[in-house]
Amino acid sequence: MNTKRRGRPPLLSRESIVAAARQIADTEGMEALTVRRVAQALGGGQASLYRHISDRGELLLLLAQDVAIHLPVDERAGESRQRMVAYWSTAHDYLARHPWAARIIADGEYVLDEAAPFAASAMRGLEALGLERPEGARAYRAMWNMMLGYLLNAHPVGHTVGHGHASPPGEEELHGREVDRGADFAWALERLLHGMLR
Amino acid sequence: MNTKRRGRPPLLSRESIVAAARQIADTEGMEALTVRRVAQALGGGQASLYRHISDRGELLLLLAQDVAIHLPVDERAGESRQRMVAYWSTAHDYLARHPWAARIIADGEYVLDEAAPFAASAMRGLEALGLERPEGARAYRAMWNMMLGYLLNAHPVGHTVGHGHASPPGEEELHGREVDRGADFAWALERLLHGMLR
DNA sequence: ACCTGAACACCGTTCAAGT
DNA sequence: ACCTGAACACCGTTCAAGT
Repeated sequence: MNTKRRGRPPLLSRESIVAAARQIADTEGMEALTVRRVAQALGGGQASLYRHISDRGELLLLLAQDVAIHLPVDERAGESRQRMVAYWSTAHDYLARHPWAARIIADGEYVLDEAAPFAASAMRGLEALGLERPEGARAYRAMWNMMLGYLLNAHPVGHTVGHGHASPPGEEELHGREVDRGADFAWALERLLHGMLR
Repeated sequence: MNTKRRGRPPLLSRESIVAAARQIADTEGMEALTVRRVAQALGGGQASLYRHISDRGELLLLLAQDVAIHLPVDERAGESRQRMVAYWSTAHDYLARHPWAARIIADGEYVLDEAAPFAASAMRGLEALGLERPEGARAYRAMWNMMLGYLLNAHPVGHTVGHGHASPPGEEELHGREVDRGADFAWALERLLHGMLR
């Protein structure tokens, strides 16, 4: 029933749309990700997209799902704290390579079932590391939110401390322009994990 | 030289624009925060705003600065870990009351000098708690990013664990729809702080 | 000198008309 | 039956014309 006879594959499909959108977001940035731009990339009319998606919001959801599916899975993340940190670092680095992903996830109101394998691995790992039952989900959320924060602050965010104060204490750069984001995240995550497992 | 004689105060000013924008964002949400809407709220023409701000981006920056200025300051945040957690919780709760704030901060590429007093207090507190020199900024960043993550996940984000797996381990809700966000953040922050001070 | 209506170049989305 | 050009209702921004 899925096979329409004689139907040449249509120019547009959900898959081709997502692929094109992903490509545009990666190379031209999220602000270039317009319905018209996607249609143009596929050689179709701007109105044609609406045969396959209901609106732009759904396009963003599909993109988020596509990213979530590709999150890593490590069944042995619970073997050591170090391995748990590495697990999340992999996820962080993957998402950092697609800066639009965290933005969509944070802005959207999605429940990403596609991230379930990643989450399940993390949860089982945390359990193996000694995080008993009810705390597990809380710990997972803490790690997830912290990762999200680091990803969204990939913009230079942060603030510099003013130098108008008595002691010259806050002269350091509080924003992470120069530091290696990934290492910074791993450092913080290791501390968080340690604090949760105490 | 600042006083133009006979100049009745102009209808629009940077202050009135920011105030109106803040009001709109709070009551109608960020998507309603258009240049036209702000002008309308102030009873001016849509083009008139551009006499006071250079573009919409600057309006968002002014909004972010306005929020940053109102971040709490507690010179005694370093008296105890508990007080440090309370300090950040206050900041979190304040920002949570203006959901657009975290969004602007995350999206923008600002360096918010207005947050310097907040940051300086936190840094001095961390130092008092025993976080020696170079680690301080890193720790501050970790806390800030974690806070940002929790704020941006105020949307129902998160993901539910699928129930298709062997043991029924991940049945908990991994998204924080029901839980008290503030308490959740405080819990995580306390762990993070503990891990950093070990 | 200051303000702003109208216009411009974009959006997302719809729908009637094309094939 | 499927596709889509043209139109519609919005944006942010500019600029010439108004006072």
